Amino acid sequence: MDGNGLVARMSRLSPLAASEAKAIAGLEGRQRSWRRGAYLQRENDRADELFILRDGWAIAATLLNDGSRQIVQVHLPGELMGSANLLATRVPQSLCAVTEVTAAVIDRGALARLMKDHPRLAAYFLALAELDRLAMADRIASLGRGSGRARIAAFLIDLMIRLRRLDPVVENSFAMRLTQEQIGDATGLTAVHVNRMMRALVDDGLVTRDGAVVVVKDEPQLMRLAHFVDRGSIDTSWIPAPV
Amino acid sequence: MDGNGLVARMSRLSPLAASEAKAIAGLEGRQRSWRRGAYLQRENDRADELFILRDGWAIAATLLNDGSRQIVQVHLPGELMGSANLLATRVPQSLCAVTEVTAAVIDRGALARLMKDHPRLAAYFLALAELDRLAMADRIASLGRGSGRARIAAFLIDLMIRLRRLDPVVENSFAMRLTQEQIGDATGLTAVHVNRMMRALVDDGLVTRDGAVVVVKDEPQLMRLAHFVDRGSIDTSWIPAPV
DNA sequence: CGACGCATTGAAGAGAATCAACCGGTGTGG
DNA sequence: CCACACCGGTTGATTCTCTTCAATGCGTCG
Repeated sequence: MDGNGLVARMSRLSPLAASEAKAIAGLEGRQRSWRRGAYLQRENDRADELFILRDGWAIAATLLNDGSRQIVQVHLPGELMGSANLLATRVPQSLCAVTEVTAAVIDRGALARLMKDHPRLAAYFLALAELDRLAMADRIASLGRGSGRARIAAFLIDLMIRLRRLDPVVENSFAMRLTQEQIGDATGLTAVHVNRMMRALVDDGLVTRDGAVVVVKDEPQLMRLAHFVDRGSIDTSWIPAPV
Repeated sequence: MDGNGLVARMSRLSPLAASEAKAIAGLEGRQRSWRRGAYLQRENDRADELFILRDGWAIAATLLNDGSRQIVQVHLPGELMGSANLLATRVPQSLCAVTEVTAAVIDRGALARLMKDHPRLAAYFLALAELDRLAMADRIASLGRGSGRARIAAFLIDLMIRLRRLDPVVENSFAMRLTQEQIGDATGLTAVHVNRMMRALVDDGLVTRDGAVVVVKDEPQLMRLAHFVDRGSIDTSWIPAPV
């Protein structure tokens, strides 16, 4: 019931019936912690668990057969992780703790029962999935057409906006919890080049850095460089009302 | 009821009740055709329609603010297009006919009514969305970490496998309906480089070409180059059974 | 026929990867 | 308590991939 559980997240999309909220909250019971660098799940594991990130940052990543790694997404607290495990029988992407992490573990079967008991809730999961697809499409555009600088800019902007949504205290700065190597794996660049592009952003006066803290000095300009588009408001009126 | 409507696609995921099948089929009534190059919808249009591609190829693409274009996905017959329009109020990606195209037009409101009347169906749309997310994650990996050759290889393999699923007559060859410019917009390369990478694949004996027809000569090798991973079987047992 | 769209090829230039070295902080074991 | 290892960030030099610019050819269609 704190602000970043699944119940809260879903309520924000559309009101939940009390029974539904209770059923969802029931899912989130089992909780575990992982230390920095630990894997919540590995590629090709049996896909029998999903997670809700409670605290810390985590990444979803695939290893390519040449040894390189691509980070598919960076998860922040409150997010559902491993939702592909609903459909897949084998885990498609590893989940790895970037910081110390706490997450609720959801049994795949329990989630299936939830949807059997409350079919309407599938619409909520659909909404979450569609939201994520929107974000993924933007990431595809950034990777496909952005220069190194643009990719880093997009990456920083994305993180900042999401952190801001999570906690309005975040104004124009945040603590970067990823190493430059990880940023490279997320943006399709090498760690060395990430370093240079970061520096370039600093030299251009778009951001400053103090240790791990990134301060965005010129947000509009950074957004322009990142080809950022505000996806605007979303509409969830199509989610059926509770009976 | 032909093999590539939404009813057929969803039945394949999990059996539909007769009433549900009928309701879905009702959605697909209105049908339209577009000629090659025409837009089914443009970015920033009001997001009030979705489409089911009946015939032809279509692409979903975003324009970046520097004028470049990124093709986010290539749609083949039978696929649901513009599903982001459920959630978004403005169209995030243009849909453009690559060939002459026929598609069923689904009113957003009608889809909302469908889910109100048959809440269980949201689970089907969720399954489709998750399937698509799996594919998008692989595309992100290809764009982020693949060389030019690897991206082209992945692009070709992906298309061939999807066409094969659509029509088992497809063995190891298919007609490429996209221009090299479009392939470039999909893979994040320039048209010129697409041309060279295609030639490189031919020179290596992995594929041959005859006009628009691409023949895959060494599928295992091409898959290896593409970092292809078979996502294996999918499990839809979590979709609630019909009442 | 001539314009146009698309594929192709060459040459030059920019952007990113690679290789290699160094630095500061942190943690650890002797 | 210090020496050392290790991790992550930084910088330079070089190499290579991909882009850019430009020109040519080929088929189609008005």
